[in-house]
Amino acid sequence: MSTATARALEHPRLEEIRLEAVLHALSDPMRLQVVRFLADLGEGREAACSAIELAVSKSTTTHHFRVLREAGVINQVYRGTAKMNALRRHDLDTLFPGLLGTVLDAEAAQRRRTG
Amino acid sequence: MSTATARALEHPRLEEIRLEAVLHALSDPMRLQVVRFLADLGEGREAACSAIELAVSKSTTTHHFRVLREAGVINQVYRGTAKMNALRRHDLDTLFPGLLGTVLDAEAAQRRRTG
DNA sequence: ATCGTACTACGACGAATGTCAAATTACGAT
DNA sequence: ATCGTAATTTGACATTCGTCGTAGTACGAT
Repeated sequence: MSTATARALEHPRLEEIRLEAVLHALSDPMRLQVVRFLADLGEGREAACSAIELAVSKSTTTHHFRVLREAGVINQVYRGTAKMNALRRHDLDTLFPGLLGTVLDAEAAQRRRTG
Repeated sequence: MSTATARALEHPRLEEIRLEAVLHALSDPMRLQVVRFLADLGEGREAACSAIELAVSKSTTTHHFRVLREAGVINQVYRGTAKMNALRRHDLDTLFPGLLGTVLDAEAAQRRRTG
């Protein structure tokens, strides 16, 4: 092949991110768990898909990561054989100030309350 | 019939409200429009279903109101022949501080941006 | 008792969703 | 070239979702 550009991954541009899609992406427990994990990693840090243990099959995990990416919640990039994931925190905060933070706080509150 | 108690309407109690359900309820454009409308009404104020013009049929409208109620986002009560709706703002703020506010702000921001 | 308004209930239907298993691709290391 | 690890793709499946129209119930007013 030509110059080894890693396989392309479609991401919505900043202006293309829709609130409804973000909320929908965050409304699934598995995906919320992924977002929580990435948030706890700290600003700008990334993790491989395999670093996050979800109680579903590999293909389902792949599916959830794609939903998050296509909604604009995470950024995915191939790094060797792994696929690294990071929250698009800055983009989301630009578009919807405070939203991600309050959702994460809400998730934490709920976890505290109901185990 | 006996003492005229208006038909009962099932609402989740405070502790039963789930973040995922709330986010899912808010992730639909029609329902977001309803929430926006109720929020603009002002603290504690209520509106009949018919006061909110949605670009869908009556039965679909009923459906969306039910989703919002069952998620714990709105409170519904029969008043005569009308069914009045109000945001459960206080309950939601107790459970998930700031969430409803940031979602509404996000919705406003998006509307400003994309018409 | 009748009428009109407001909302519901009951299917129905196609589209989307969450899930899985099996086969496949991409890449680094040997 | 071969192997192992990481992740994808495809196709299947049951479920849920958003939508509609039609028929029905509840209630206030006449």
